[in-house]
Amino acid sequence: MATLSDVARRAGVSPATASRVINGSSKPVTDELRERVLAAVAELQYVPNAHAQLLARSHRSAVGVIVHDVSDPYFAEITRGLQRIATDQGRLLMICNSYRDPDRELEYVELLRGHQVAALILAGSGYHDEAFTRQLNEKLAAYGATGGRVAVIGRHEHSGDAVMPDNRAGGYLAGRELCGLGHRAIGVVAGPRILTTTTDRLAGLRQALGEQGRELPERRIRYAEFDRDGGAEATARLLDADPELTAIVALNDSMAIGALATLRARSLAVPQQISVVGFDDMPIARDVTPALTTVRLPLVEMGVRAMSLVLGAETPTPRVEVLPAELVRRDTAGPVPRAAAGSAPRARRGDPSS
Amino acid sequence: MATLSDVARRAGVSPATASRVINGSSKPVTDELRERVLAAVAELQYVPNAHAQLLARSHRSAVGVIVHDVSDPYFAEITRGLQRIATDQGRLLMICNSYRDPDRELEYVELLRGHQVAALILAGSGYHDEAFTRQLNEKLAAYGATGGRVAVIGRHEHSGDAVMPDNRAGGYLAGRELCGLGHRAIGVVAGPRILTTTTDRLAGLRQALGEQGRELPERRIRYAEFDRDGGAEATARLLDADPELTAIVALNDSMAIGALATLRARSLAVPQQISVVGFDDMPIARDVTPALTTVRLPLVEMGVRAMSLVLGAETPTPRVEVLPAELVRRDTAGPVPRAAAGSAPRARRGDPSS
DNA sequence: TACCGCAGAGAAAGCCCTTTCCCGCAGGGA
DNA sequence: TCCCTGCGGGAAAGGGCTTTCTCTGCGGTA
Repeated sequence: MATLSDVARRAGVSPATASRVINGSSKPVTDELRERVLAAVAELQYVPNAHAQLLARSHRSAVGVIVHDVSDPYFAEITRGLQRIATDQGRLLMICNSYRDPDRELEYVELLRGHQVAALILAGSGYHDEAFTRQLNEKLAAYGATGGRVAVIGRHEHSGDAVMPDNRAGGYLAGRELCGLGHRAIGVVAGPRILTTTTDRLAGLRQALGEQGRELPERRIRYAEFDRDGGAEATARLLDADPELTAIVALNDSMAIGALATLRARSLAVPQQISVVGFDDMPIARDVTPALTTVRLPLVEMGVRAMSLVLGAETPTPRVEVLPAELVRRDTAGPVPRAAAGSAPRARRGDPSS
Repeated sequence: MATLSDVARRAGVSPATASRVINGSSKPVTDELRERVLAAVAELQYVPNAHAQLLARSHRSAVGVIVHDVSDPYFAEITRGLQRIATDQGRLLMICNSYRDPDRELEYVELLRGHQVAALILAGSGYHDEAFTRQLNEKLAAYGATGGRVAVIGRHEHSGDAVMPDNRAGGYLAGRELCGLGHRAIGVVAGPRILTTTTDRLAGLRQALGEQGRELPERRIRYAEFDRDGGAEATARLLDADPELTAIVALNDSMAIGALATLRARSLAVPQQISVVGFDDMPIARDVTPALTTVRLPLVEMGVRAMSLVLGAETPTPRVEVLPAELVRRDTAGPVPRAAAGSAPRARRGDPSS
């Protein structure tokens, strides 16, 4: 690889001058030398060593981002928002997938710190895990102490700036909608119980049912992976245990799509026989059939806010921005079926007694 | 930020010793000093400066990847394959989204070169653009000349190692299937015509029709963005111009989903009134309703192969691995409707003459 | 006893840039 | 004529780390 001094030598100038030309320094350089340097750069196909540059320059410009998985639509949307602001400000993003592995999350914080990022953004649910949370906060604090900025998206256990989707209100919205449609036997297809996102959404749901004087018993909840297959599997388990269910709330849209797949496999008509409500409103939600009724979260906006927070002026006290959830009515949630409303259990498929 | 010499000073050893302890060098260090260094690292929350390390070490280990957009399922799958091998070999991936902007692609090659990546992988369609292709090849050649390894996925204009999905065969498969089902009026919802992927798939389709003594006239092709909205829009245009169409081939699954949306909006039953075939078999294909009949590409495998190529031994002549396409029959392609088979045009919706 | 070899530690030379500091020179004012 | 100023350029000092080379002191051999 050609180096700066190769270029300088070839152009017959000092490395200092070469550097100034290449970086468009404010220091003036005569046109003749400039030409010579540029020619040498082209001839040698010179590209500056980014590590050397980063080392030599003092100011850090890249921003580190830790998400569960960029290719998961939830995070893809958030990332889009992050990118928008970062690009506007000419900043590079280093994106890391933790795949919801706490250890990997911790490692990535170190990695990014080592890469001298100017700021760190963690997106995705927190964990009900004291030890981990403490460790993470220590690392973040250490990073903050050396001038790094930190923001989290959707995890409240951290002490710095935060952007919070209102998961609880979203759960409430889903619950109220279903209650309003007359459903009483509501099952929940939930993500891992260790995630705060799961418990927050569940809490909102509970509150909505509570206002109707009802409960959400544990037997009507199934915890599984927060993805399509998890949703499919949890739905199957739920249905096996509780065939008279008239509605299912999936705690994210991927799970809802899995739920829909299971219902289709069992020939249960949505929403005529059973209603489904998702969560997040990822883009695909409108394209499944029937189109998914879901709780929308302003994902892109969340990314935008978080990046703005972290690149903006530092405030003495951490800021927490709560972004509202919103119900999007589409075609998977309908009124409770007659039979069920009269509280006669629906015939169980394959049940010999029916 | 604490530096290595801070650690060394605190531990009362030389930076050399500290470095050896921290990196687990083969050079032996007494347990006592080792302990002291480790303690200092913990107390100072020391994290090595990655740029300084990269600069000081000679061997390059990261691999650069340029894709259209990681959150696009097509590339997400490929990336999964890339990651798998890279992780196995303890290599970091630097992933860049070009958003199919040739200039950005060129920039990223430089950027990654500047970051001293050991290898470069470009995934995604090539362009019918001589000037750009030449420029790109020059840059890649320059990189290769300095010891960098290069592989491309799905673009044949490059001279190095390549992994090629058999787009043409895939197009052929789609065409043959539809012909076999009796369709004669087949429309195509295509990606941008500047992409070689588009033309390759189209060529296969043409070949299949050609074998039946038929043609694929330009008026039955609509070019649009390679995404959901592009597919929806192109389908609308196609239908407006040619209401007697009995089948639509979408040149990727995202477009197919858009096509399905448009057909639903126009109350055209799939596959009873009109058939749809997609391309790629992205995960969501099986979850739309009706489930999408499509051409499967071994996306993850493509990533695996490309990364293996680039990390494996160098061969004197570039290798090209062609991976086969495969038809996945699901529910969107059915036999041509009776009326159309008898070549009586289907009533045009809203057509006053019908 | 003299010497060799080796283990373990440190000194110092890079790695490739950026940027400050300094120098020489030409032009303008006193 | 002399001095000052300002401009264009180079020398050199980092930036933080790795790694080679060098040095010291010890145990073992001749």
